Amino acid sequence: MSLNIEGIAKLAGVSRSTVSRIISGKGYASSETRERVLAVIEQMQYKPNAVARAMVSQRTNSIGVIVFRERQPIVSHPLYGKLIDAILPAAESLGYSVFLQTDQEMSLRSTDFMLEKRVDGLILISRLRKNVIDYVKKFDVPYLMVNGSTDDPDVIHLVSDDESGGRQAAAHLHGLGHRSIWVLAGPQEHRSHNLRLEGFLAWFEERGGMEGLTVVHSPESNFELGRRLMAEHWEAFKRQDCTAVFATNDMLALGAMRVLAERSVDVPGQVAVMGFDGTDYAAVCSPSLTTVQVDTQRMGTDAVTMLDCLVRREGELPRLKEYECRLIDRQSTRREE
Amino acid sequence: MSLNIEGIAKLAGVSRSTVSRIISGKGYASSETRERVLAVIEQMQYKPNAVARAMVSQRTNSIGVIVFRERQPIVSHPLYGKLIDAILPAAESLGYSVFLQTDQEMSLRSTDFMLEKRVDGLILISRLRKNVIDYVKKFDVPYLMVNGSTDDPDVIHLVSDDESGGRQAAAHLHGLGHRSIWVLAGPQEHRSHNLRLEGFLAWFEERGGMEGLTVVHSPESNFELGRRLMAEHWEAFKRQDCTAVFATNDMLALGAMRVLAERSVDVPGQVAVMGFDGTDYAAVCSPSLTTVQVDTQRMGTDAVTMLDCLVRREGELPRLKEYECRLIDRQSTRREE
DNA sequence: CTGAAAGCGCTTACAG
DNA sequence: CTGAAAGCGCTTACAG
Repeated sequence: MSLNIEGIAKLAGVSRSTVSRIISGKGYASSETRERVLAVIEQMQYKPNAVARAMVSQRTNSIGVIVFRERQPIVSHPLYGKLIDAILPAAESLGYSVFLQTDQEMSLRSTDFMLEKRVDGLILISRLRKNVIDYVKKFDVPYLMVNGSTDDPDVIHLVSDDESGGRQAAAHLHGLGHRSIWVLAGPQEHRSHNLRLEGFLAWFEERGGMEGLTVVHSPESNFELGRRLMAEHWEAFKRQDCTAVFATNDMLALGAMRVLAERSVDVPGQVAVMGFDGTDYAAVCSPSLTTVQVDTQRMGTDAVTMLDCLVRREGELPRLKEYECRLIDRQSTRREE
Repeated sequence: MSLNIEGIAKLAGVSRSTVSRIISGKGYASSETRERVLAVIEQMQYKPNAVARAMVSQRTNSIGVIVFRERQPIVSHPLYGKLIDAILPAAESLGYSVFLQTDQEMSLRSTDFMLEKRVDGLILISRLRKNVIDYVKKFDVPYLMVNGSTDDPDVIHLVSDDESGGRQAAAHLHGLGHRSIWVLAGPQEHRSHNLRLEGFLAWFEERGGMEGLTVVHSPESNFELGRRLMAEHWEAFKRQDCTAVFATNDMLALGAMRVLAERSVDVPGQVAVMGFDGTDYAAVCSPSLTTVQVDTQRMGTDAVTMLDCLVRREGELPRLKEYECRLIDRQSTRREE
């Protein structure tokens, strides 16, 4: 790594400027010198120093991705992992490297890190405190939010259309003939859990309401809570002859399914179960879980291309971008023949 | 972000050198000027430019993590996601930012990217081609490998003790009384799948062998293959009265469980199932899956601390570090009362 | 205790 | 078509 542009220039018998021009491809160079220089670069395996380049161009060609989440899993979270899997190749194809950071304390420190690194832009994932946004806004770094929630009209954010997803779930279960449904609702401070529930309930409201809807609120949205609440409400569940469970995310649904399995309740024979998110978990459990899939792929790639527009100061961007959800019909809600 | 050290110096009425010394904390400064300078920095929200600092210190304080894998999921892969979740906070606590990159083509391009960024070190995850290693070795960047395989004695690599894990699995199933076991073995070119199988078989060999062992090889280690192979071999499986399935990873096991569920085979009542990896999938499916857990937490944090030693040229590091696996006994192998 | 100067490895006008 | 010079924002000896 000891070799720098000066070294290449000397070996090729030209000046640094010439080497620089040839590498960047802009500016003239006779094909003869170009070939000579390129040969030296190739042979010496010269790697231009991106740090020095960033210094002068005032562009690092790297972006920062911060996932705000209090608890593990973060990167291995079923939804955020997929988002990152979409972001990475999209960033690479536009020439950006990505700094990834998780922030469990939801603090400003992670942002500071990124700011010092002079990232060209920032993708903020998940729910983050208002003060983080206010802080980021003070600096002139481009940023956008994915899967978070904010009432700040300045913030560009990408979210899934959770309300419509909730409606789809309602229509699906109702269409299957379920008239007594147990709803397991994740934390309502979260935009997505809130809208999923709202959409689900609204669908019934708009059709004159339905008697048999029981909503149980969960303070967290993980497997353990789904399991605990299903177990605690088991007697009431039976008493009300519920024939279906709708949970506002897959992990809660999986927790509920565990209890059903342990009680030898046949899914979907006796009770149908639906989740939300479209994680891989829903696809590989047995019976496979019917769910409403969030379009993480498009959200991830769009986040990158939109950020790139911001960085390059090109074009006008919408403040809010909503992504349609898609219901995936699987075994857990299948009707018997 | 327009303010630089010069600006701070002017506002505080001192020289750049003084500001620099105060920020870095080394070098003298009267407490009076120190306070004044710090106040200006605070008020102006000055963020030192890490790029410029890297330029002169020849240290970027960032490391590169590359995950080599042909197919999605990569970051959302159950095992690699956990590894990254361990790496990120460990890196941060040592003052490193991390560039994350996935490389589906298993090419040299991802390495070049990192090299140009002048990362202080490289963590290479999963199985990578020999030419990548040979390439990295040419440069003087510190690196190490996690969960890969190599016969190159120079390469520091961190792996789980898969062979012992395979033995643990064998002992567990045998101890439960299973005498006819169907083994679903992932790609044998992968070190881990190979050793898991070897360990499993060796345990029986050393005890005089066992008749009822059927090994079926799978060219890939995902859910779909587990499912397909279990379905294809279903008749033979029944004919041999197999009472247990051991798969060399959780996804294969999950695929097999799907087939069993669809055939209304009770797990563990009629057939016990075991996986390997200790992914979250194994914990949340129903019945929960008995598995052998890889210590991703320690592998991830060790990878970072060891790389840091390499970067700082401190201490001698072992070439190979093996991490003990731990069997997690769950519902899928539970004996009936 | 503090400041002037050199230098890290590039790129970018500007001359020639 | 090519090179000399200035400058990006810092740190680090070296004087004073």
